Amino acid sequence: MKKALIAMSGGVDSSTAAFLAIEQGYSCIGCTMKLYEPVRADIPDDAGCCAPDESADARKVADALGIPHGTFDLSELFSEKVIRKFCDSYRAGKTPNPCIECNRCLKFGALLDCADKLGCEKIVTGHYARIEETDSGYVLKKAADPAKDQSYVLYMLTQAQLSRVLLPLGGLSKPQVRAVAEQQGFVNAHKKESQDICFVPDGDYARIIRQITGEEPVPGDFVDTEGRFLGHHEGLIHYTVGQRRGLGIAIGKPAYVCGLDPEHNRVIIGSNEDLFRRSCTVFGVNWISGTPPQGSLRCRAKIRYRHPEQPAVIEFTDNDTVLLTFDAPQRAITPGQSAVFYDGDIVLGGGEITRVP
RNA sequence: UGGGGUAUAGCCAAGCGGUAAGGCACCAGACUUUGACUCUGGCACUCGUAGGUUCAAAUCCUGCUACCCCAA
Repeated sequence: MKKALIAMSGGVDSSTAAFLAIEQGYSCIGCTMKLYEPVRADIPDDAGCCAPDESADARKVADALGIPHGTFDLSELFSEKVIRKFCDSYRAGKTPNPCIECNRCLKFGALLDCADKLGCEKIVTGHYARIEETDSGYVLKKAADPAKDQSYVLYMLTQAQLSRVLLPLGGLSKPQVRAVAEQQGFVNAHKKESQDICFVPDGDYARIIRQITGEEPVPGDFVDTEGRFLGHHEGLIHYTVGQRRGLGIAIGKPAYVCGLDPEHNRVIIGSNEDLFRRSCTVFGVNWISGTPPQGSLRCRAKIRYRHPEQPAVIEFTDNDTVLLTFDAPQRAITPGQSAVFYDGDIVLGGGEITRVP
């Protein structure tokens, strides 16, 4: 019997994925990754992709399913690959998406090594996306339920990884998943969705950066698009492109962060209209197929997790750098975030936005 | 110590005798495997201050205070 290692966060999705993997005939082992030390033990409840105190729920579900469950302490790797990068990115005036690095290095990196050690051919996660095997290799596709599609956060997967990943939820909707969980009597069947960044339980990511780096953010100036002084900011790490709340400046109309200028430690403020750009460069591009397409390429692209994909053109400037140009200007294209390219339901690939001209 | 003007929430600002619009900011929820955006809700028992007129004043009158402008 084929063996599968199931990444169980303690949430309803991965629990249901475990059940479905068993149904598919896999001999399953449940595991929960320990990724970081909880900041406080009493931080509430809600489900997440990887909160440490969730492992109790994961174990309960594993028990209910009659499969073994263990914990892997990957906190050192997580600290190095995810948290550290997260801090560095913010300090460079960018806005990172830590979930991407976590998927790259932990869930579909270190966890695969764990699977090897346990003799597991596959790993199973609760992501909403589909992987299909074709003559020309593995294809990553959107989930059947467009409302829950998480293919965006999987764009970095390689053929080697795809060949070993099982995503049992790809064809289901969230209500269907909850229904299964309820049928199975899982303790987490009605758990609340989601959370903030997993290692920032209270939402104050700037505090975490201060703690980890031991550096205090350096205050600087808010300026308008003409360079005129508008006020004082509390340090670049507190701001991101497109941000409105928390600026504390009143200019008679809504004020948005239009850009960060690390060189002068300035935050540029403008109106909503000032946020629209048509193109950006995307670095470190991964092509799901394993081979970069030739010439320029028409596709649809997303510039953040929750961005409705938009028609665009990709032009190659380098091996792993492309210029992405949208047909219509997009709001708040943000360095540090990931751009992901689609052809219909198929994920072509993606990379990190590095520059917005 | 000549004259004129303005004083309404953190900022801007409506109101011009009938019992405090709106915008920005801020706060709380919702949404969400990232940061954001967005949406919904909240936000001056009080109008620089002290008196007066009136059934009733932020709105009229008087004193005071602060700031601004012009002229010396």
